[in-house]
Amino acid sequence: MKPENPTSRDIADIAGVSQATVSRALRNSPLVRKETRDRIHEIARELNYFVNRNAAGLRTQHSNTIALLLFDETDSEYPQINPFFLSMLGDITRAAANRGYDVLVSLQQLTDDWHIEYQASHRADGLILLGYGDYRKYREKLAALSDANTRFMIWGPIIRDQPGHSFGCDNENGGFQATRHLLDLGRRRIAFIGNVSHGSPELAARHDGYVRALEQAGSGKNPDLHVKAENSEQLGYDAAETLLERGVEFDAVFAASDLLAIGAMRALQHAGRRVPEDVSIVGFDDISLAAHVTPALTTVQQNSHDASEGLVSGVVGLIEGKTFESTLLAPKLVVRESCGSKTTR
Amino acid sequence: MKPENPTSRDIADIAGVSQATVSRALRNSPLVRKETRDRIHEIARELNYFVNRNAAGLRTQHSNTIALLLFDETDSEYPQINPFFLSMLGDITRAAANRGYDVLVSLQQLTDDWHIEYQASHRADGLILLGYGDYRKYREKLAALSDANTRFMIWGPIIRDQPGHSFGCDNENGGFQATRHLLDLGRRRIAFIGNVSHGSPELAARHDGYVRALEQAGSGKNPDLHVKAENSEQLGYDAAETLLERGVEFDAVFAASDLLAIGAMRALQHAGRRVPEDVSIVGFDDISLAAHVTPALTTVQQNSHDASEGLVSGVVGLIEGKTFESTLLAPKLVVRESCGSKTTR
DNA sequence: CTGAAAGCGCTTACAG
DNA sequence: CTGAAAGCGCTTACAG
Repeated sequence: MKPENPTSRDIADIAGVSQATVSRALRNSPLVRKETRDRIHEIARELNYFVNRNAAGLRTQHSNTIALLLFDETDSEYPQINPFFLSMLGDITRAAANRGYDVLVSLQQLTDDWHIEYQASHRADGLILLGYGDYRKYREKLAALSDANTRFMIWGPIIRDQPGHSFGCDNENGGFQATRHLLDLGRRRIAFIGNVSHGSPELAARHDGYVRALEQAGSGKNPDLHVKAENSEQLGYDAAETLLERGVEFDAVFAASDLLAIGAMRALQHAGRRVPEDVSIVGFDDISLAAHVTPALTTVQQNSHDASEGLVSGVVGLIEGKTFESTLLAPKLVVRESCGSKTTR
Repeated sequence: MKPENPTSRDIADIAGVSQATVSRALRNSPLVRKETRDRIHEIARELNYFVNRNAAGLRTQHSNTIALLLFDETDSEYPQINPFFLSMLGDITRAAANRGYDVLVSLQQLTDDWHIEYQASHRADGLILLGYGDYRKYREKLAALSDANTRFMIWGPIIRDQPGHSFGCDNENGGFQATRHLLDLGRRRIAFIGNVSHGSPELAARHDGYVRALEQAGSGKNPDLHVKAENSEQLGYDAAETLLERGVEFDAVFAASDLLAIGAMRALQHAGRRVPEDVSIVGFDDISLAAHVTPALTTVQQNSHDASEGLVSGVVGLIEGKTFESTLLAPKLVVRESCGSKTTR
């Protein structure tokens, strides 16, 4: 009686209509009489029938799926994914679900061949790229994606000549806000930890904001107060040690990411510097850890919900043939304890 | 010349063979002569051809995809996913990729209709359920999954009569190790924070281990030292306050999860109790936060890599028609600073 | 409003 | 080793 894996034909037989009518009814086509439609839905429910996505996808050439490519630079055997991206996963999945899309997750090594075949193989209608770093190294691969007519959104800064569409937050403004905050608290010798190479445009933009705030305050940038570092807690720790070893005076640190900031904070504390009394620290990202370190980290928040909405509506738009108009998300300074107040010292 | 969306027929035409031969060659069938195979692979690469997964899936009735259902009890608009599950996502994705499976992520509200249609719609060959809580409430839904012949693995304890297959860690042993550690440090009045209802069997098992360790040490459980709490940092905070309000003496806390432990630690610190000098604290899970709170939290680690391997090999086995023999993962005590040492006080 | 028919792009039993 | 053919389960233009 009840077929194990019912098809639309089974329903048609039971309902006494053609298979085509079943297909129309299940898609709520107004072409089908309401009573017929209702009866067919009823039977489908009883049989526990669900449209075979492979068949529908084959016919329509749509998978209603977005592939989320999470890039991961680490070489370790069991690498940790950047916590900010992980927190975006939930929001992206929800944003996609709201638009009728499933999310396929794929971890990619930057060095590997990317799975650009997600779209070519009709597993996904579009891609979202999270956490790919230095754009210069990957320009070619992005160009290949673009050439293959792949619909994709990159989470990151808008870069002239970069293939594809980017969506990101106003890093320059975030860097400005962070530095401005330190200046407002009376800090004058503000160190910067983070890379500013051409290939890390997000961090470079944060640095630009830092410089603008300094200049606005009438002081220029002091190169001795800049330590370069890739993004990890350990490297933040190392960077702060470098700073201490230089023997240069500083009363604040703006780290280009929370991981760097947290690492730097630990190094300073181990060296006997009090945070925030001796040194104020600001990070960037507002990862969940930020609120939990001691002292709680003041940082610049990128709203992962808005970011996810932007990325998903971006790809879905591209899939539907719309053009994407890039905008910048406004970052928000979250004041906690790591900077102290004017009267702290 | 180069077709936009090449099919196996395009390749066949170029290679001068039948479409069937192309299909065989691309699947590396030994039936095809090596030279023919190589030539076909070459042409496929040139055309940027990838097998249409919808077509292949329709034909073979396999999607080579696993759906990961992440349950989320919170009611808030933008709920945070349990960090332990988030950290498993990466491992699960890798484990699946190693076996040729993609991972489809779906967030589920426990109260909603679950997307049991993932398999019925041939979007996934099997499911992994993470973070579904009280099994009594969801027994019916699990039974429906089972009745629909869905292949699925639940991350959680093995429960008599529960439909489906479970894989989890030895929570009783973990609870024992945690309590034993506190006893070894000379703590005698050890509080327990967490639910022990029949519906939270994991936490109940941790509690069982706690009781066993106490009994082995010759003391029984003191009900005044038990505070019930669902799993969240705030509720851990509240639970510790409850404990303080009771005015009962205690020198240690075993919290059934890290979130509870971290919340409790904050409450105790705010109340002026020193951790670990006045009160030792152990948690459970080893979420990434645990190492970063002050003092760093001693906790029981569930190896997310092994957990993910077990879950993925479990579903893949079920998909391939194997039976699943459940085992328990051995938890591991990770000693940090929150318990102090024998000489701490 | 409904049905008969074509066809999406594969895989694989069958025949040679 | 290779090909011709069937068929997986849908969607949709066409005809009525």
